[in-house]
Amino acid sequence: MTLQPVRGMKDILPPESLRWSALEATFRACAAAHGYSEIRTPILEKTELFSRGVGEATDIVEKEMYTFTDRSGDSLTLRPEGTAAVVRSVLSGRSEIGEWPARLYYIGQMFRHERPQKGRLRQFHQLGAELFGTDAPHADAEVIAFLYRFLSQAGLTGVSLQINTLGDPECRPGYNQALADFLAGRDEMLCDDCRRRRLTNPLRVLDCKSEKCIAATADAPSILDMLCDGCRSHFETVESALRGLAVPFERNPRMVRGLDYYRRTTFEFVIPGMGAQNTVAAGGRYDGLAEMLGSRDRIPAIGFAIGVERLLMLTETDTPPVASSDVFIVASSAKFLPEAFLWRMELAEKGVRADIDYECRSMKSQFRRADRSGASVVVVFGEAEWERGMVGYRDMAKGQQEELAVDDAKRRLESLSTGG
RNA sequence: GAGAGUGUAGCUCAGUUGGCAGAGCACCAGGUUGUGGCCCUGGUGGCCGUGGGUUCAAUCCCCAUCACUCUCCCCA
Repeated sequence: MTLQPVRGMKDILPPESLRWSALEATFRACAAAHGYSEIRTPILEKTELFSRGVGEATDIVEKEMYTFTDRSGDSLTLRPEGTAAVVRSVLSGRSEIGEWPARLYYIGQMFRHERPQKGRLRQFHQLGAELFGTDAPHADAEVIAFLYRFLSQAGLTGVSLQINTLGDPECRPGYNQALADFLAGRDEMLCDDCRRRRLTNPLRVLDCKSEKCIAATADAPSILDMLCDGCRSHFETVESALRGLAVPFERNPRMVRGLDYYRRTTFEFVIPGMGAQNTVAAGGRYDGLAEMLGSRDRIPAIGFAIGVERLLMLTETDTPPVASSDVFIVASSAKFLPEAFLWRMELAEKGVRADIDYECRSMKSQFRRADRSGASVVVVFGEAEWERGMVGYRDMAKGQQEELAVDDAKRRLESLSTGG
């Protein structure tokens, strides 16, 4: 019985890992182009950061966190999301960050103890970005457009961008009450889950996928009709800025967030017909979070997170096999192994991938390996040639082989470097 | 937290109404005395997920357990 990885956690091996690093490189480039710098925060944080930041009553905090007591007796938690930690870091490293606004991005793994299924693991990865220090609606549009552009660059098609506003402390309570009152009159039309949600978190009922609930809430009051002036004009400006950038979107007044810290603008990129895990990226504004985490100043902010596993799942394509080497050095007998080894290592320094068979199998086998490795050239060390100071130099595509002096062969091989 | 399905070779999967464990691909070797792809021949490789039970006999039946996949819930 071999040791298995922990449930819900996956190894990422080549060639799959190549897709990961390519995606990350695209994200880094796109982030840099928009003026974002990388931030790396610890994977482990004090539990309190998440219970206060994410929300005591959320499912994440209530039942999904990897929490344990360390040897000093502190309660620590593997981060279940990125934003709270980035805010904490920005607050404690304020002097390093300089003037507002601050633009930061991160790449990393998150942990939630859920039942694993398609597009949902216990260790999963997010690409995220946060823009701190401005509550201007154009900041919202910037962040959304950045995300939209990145997803396009990543090759994602068929996504729909949905946006909504959740109001703020001035207008949300009134809406909450109005919705609760409305739902109280429809109780018997709701599914079992929503009867419970109606009391604990009425907004969630709007997000229910059950047909009953969708019908029951068809004429529910809309947050859009109850916004305060500040939130209304903010939302309208975000929309017009997005139109100006030609970012297609649709309003979804039923969209809700699972984390407590969101205010005003929220957005989500969803794939129609993807089942329950159809959100590939999501985000929103969280102007109150810094204060919830103990900041004396209000630090308005907006950000997003992308589910890497989901994004890679959606952009899956048949990847042609990639050549693992440029040259294969065939040694006709084991006595050439030291020399072949030297060549391999010298060529590596010059940026040429040269493979050899350390086991010195039969010529036939070595050529088979050369073929499979995708090498365009095979160099053959053979008894007869070597005595004349020559090696065989075979063009694998043409199937033609010539004899070259050792120095000439080396020169030819060095020119195979990807740079030249 | 609730439900369903699947665990047999490195991979994809057959199979036995309970009686020596199978194929294709992959791998190794040979056909070709020093040369790849195609073809042919042969070979290596399995505690039939794990533990218990029933039985003369269990990969197969029963129970438990673990893992994976999927759904609900929730979320990226």
